Amino acid sequence: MSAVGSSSPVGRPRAFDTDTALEKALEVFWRKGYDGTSLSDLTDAMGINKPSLYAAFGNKEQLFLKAIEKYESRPCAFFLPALEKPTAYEVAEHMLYGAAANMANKDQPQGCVVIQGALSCSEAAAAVKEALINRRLEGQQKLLQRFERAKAEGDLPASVDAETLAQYLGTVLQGMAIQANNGATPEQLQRVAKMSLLAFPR
Amino acid sequence: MSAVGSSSPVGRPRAFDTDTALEKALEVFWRKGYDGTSLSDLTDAMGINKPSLYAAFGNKEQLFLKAIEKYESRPCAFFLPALEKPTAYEVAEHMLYGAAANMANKDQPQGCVVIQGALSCSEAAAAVKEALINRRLEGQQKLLQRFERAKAEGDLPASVDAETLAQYLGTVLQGMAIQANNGATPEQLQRVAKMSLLAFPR
DNA sequence: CCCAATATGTACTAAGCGGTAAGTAACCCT
DNA sequence: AGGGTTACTTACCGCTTAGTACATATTGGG
Repeated sequence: MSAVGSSSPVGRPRAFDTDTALEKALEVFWRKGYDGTSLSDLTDAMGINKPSLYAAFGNKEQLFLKAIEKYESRPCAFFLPALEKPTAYEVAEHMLYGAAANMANKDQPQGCVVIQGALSCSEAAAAVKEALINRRLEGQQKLLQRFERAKAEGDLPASVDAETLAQYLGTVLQGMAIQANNGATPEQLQRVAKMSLLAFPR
Repeated sequence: MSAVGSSSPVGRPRAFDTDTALEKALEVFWRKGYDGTSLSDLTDAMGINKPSLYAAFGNKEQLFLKAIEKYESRPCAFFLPALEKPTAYEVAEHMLYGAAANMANKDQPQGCVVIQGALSCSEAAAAVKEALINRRLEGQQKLLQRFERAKAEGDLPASVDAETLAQYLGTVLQGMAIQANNGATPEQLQRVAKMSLLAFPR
């Protein structure tokens, strides 16, 4: 039986940190999209050669999918905590203001890689596009479940259409990603967030 | 002096109609984005050879820009008429319902080519991306001017922040394009449209 | 009926694409 | 110190990319 865990790796040790390399890859995919990113773009940014990339991450597509996971655990980390707020209104509030701060954050590419990574793309990227659509639908599904819970708890009136509520919120959040791409500032997006909350039942 | 107009063209006549070829090109760019579309994709769809494409449209980038103009004059033609509605609320209403019907129309690619044509892209597409951002900002600028006019006419209260109003509406419209890409139906988008109007001052 | 002008089809270019084979370097264990 | 294992470097693969040279075909006008 071989030992589990990361202790005592046999063979020549890797000369780069896979995690920081993945972050570099994420940033490139985020800025250029899947089709717009070449392997040279990636290896340049990651500071490694192609065989190292393939050995560590599989291929371009798998690298992209791993980069997306990293994105959701780090730069887009406002989403899941917002779901835990006590009321549906506060959930929406934190989601919208979190997105406003995050998507227009000048320290990283503007917008959201889950939206702009492969919105329209070549046939070679079809699987990636599919994966991103699923991520977006899952996010909206989580909103829907949260709002249905709010109805069950009496936090939202029973007359509320939770599905439309979740879809409206998803629409505004996704629209904010485009706005960030257009060059909108965090302050502008905050005002949009505030205004979109006016449509929200309380 | 040479005669102007399209009469009496000297030389071999063009064997294809540039307008319908442009529509075919638009559809490909719309579905695949600028980076994701190859010249072979274009010539296949347009039914012409590469030299004909270059002779008639310049190059890939100029072809894209011409396709965008066609898009704005035809598939996205709900925008300008909506601006002419008598009240700010009706402007927003027609804009939102027009977008709902248009972006999820099953007879054409889902979404909006001005948004998804080059959201994230390679350096080769930087000029195209810039052009699309400008189109989006121009659209929002038109909304802003319309809402400022509404304030001047007393249709909207003077306390209203027209800029945020225009940006909110732009955000929802752009978000609806992503929703359409996610597979949302026209009916779903209509419900989102209705809900987003709740935030609108009347 | 030939000429000027334009369009077309074929065949081509140089460069870049995603991905890999093969040899060498660096590590752990015995 | 040697063997097993893994990573790194260099050089390459076949293919596609955007764009073009050139010869041929088709028109109107003199």
